[in-house]
Amino acid sequence: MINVAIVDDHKILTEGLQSLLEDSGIAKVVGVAHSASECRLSLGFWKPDVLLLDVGLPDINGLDFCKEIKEQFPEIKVLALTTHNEYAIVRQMLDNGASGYLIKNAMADEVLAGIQAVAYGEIFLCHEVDLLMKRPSEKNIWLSPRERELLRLISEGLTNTEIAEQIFLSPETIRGYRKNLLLKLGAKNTAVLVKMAIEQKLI
Amino acid sequence: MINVAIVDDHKILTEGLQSLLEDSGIAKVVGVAHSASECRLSLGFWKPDVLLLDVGLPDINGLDFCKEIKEQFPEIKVLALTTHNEYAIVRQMLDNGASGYLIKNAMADEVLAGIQAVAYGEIFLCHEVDLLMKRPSEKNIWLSPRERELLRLISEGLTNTEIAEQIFLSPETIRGYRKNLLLKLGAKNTAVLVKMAIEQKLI
DNA sequence: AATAAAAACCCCCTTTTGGGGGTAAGGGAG
DNA sequence: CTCCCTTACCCCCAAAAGGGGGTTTTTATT
Repeated sequence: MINVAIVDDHKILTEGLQSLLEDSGIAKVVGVAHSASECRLSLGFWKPDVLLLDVGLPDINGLDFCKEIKEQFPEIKVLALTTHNEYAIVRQMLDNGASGYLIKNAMADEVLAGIQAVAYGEIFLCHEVDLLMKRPSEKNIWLSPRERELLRLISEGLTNTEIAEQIFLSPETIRGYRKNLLLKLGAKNTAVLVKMAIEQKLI
Repeated sequence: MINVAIVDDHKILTEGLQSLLEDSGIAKVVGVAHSASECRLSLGFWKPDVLLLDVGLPDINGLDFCKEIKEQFPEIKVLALTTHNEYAIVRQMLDNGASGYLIKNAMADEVLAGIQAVAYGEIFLCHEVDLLMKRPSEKNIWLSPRERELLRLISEGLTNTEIAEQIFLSPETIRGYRKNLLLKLGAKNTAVLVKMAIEQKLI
């Protein structure tokens, strides 16, 4: 019997999941939270083997929360369960210590398979995400931390000079990064750059 | 007994919803589809009183699909059920003929209340959305169709000259729209304009 | 020790944007 | 029959972005 906890603010989904897991016979739901803060209070008590974690939580972002959990409870396997099927999100989630990744439109049996796999220490990606990560695509773009920082500042509307002042670099350097970002993402100008950054969840 | 059909690509959610509705005794699920095209094939057979419709469908956008349904089957009450809680989405959904709007983190009993209300011809908004629509906020921005079109073209990276050529207006006119959009949304420059447009689902 | 990235820097010149000011026709709602 | 909003148009000038070309240093990875 695998002990599972669920963190997701969609109450309809958590209720559905709960009965799905209980009925399956392979897992037991030891706790449900609808936000990260609610989860923090109880996670130590619940002692789940597997934590089903949504990325779009109301209080903090699931990526950071995953990192936090793995630092405090490295033995808990985190299995992401979300609507996002973007390369950048999956990659960051795995980098932050997640053991698996499910998208919410996955079949019910994939959820069960995923829970079993991560409980046994494997890395599990649902079919659609597995394809996404394997297929080399011009959409699977990975940026360095500095580049992501620049992208964030650009999307907040700072000019090259303002960015330079804020992070203590030369405006010419910022220009260089900006040009490189346009090139890497294949964006024509800042408008498209910001749009792509948001769509691909790079910021 | 209210006949309900569900269109949502999140299989876990549709399963949870189905048992929720069946158990409630007030509604019967007469059909489930995981995409708009799947729904189109069967809607005529199902003849639901209420259609629970997600906005983020895989094939077409739920806003347009709602319009399409209301044109073909004006008697079916469309109740939006989605993750989006942005003013612009709710407003467009209602403009396109929806009878109600639920967000997915609403309580189960709100879902039942919503189904009953729209079945009796009322307009139903779940608590959170009701607050959102009533509170006058600088975030509740409504643009004219022309302005939305311009915003779309800007976010696609077209320059003033290119937009002017495409929609047969003077580049000076486009400049005027651009300035006005910056003013209306309170954006410092194009980068922020695009970011806000996407965040507030104006495009 | 070699190599490849990432991070930082620089200049010239053109295009595009943004801030400031405006004007005016047409349509719908009170 | 006004009033307001939308749509459409115009000019001047400064600021910012983008296209082209580069260099050097640090930091991982093999």
